[in-house]
Amino acid sequence: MLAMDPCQFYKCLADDTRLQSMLLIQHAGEACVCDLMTALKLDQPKTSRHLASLRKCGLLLDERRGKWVYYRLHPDLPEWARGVISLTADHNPGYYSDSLKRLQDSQNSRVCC
Amino acid sequence: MLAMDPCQFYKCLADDTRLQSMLLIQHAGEACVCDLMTALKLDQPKTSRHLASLRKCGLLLDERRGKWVYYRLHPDLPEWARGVISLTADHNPGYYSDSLKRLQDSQNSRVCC
DNA sequence: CCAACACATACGAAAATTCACATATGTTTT
DNA sequence: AAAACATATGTGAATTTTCGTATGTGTTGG
Repeated sequence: MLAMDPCQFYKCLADDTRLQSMLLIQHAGEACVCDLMTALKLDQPKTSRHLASLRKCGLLLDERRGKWVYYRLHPDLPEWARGVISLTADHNPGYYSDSLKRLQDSQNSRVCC
Repeated sequence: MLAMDPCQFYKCLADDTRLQSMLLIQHAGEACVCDLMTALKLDQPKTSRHLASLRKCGLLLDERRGKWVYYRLHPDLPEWARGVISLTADHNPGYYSDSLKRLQDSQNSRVCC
């Protein structure tokens, strides 16, 4: 992504589901929809829809592996945008610590993937 | 501001008027409503309302000096939030360069203040 | 091929945000 | 005190975003 409109970028982060998804994925490296669903305690369509909107804006990249779809930060995400996400994560641990714990539990308890 | 909810913070930035206002004020140190109006080419109520919402969320502080009201970054704005604003400004000069030029013209041509 | 699973999307309703316009408040000047 | 100026806010309409529900698509295992 060579260009990332700042306002568009912040619209993406201006929602709890999307912001937490970004922070979780940034921390974990990658995550599949079902793990995020569990971590965020949301239903499947809602989780998927928000991830799709992050993908369409260029913040996330998806990759299908078998039945699962994994999301990670888009490799072409500008450095400043990555910096914003890191700053947010580093200075607001409490904002996503609970969901991070559930994400890790979910990822560890999985046999497959 | 001891606490600043990250999602709330990004909602504040998720609008062109508010985001540009924040970047202009960060760059200029402070600005009055009429200069921002000119810089952003917006009408008075719209400018004022967005500034008010930034003030109510704790991003800006207002100070009346005579007829004018000056806005600046809230001194208690958390460091990480300041960092986010700086990152955005530094890496997206084109996003607000035009309005910055108009702001500076407006501030310079003013006799008073 | 069929059933089960993981994920995506279409669609209309509901909720939240933004806007334009009118008007109110506070300050200075005369 | 009245007029002029700068800013704020009330109000309802318009726009955008979000949501719940149902259904569609792609993959795996039997």
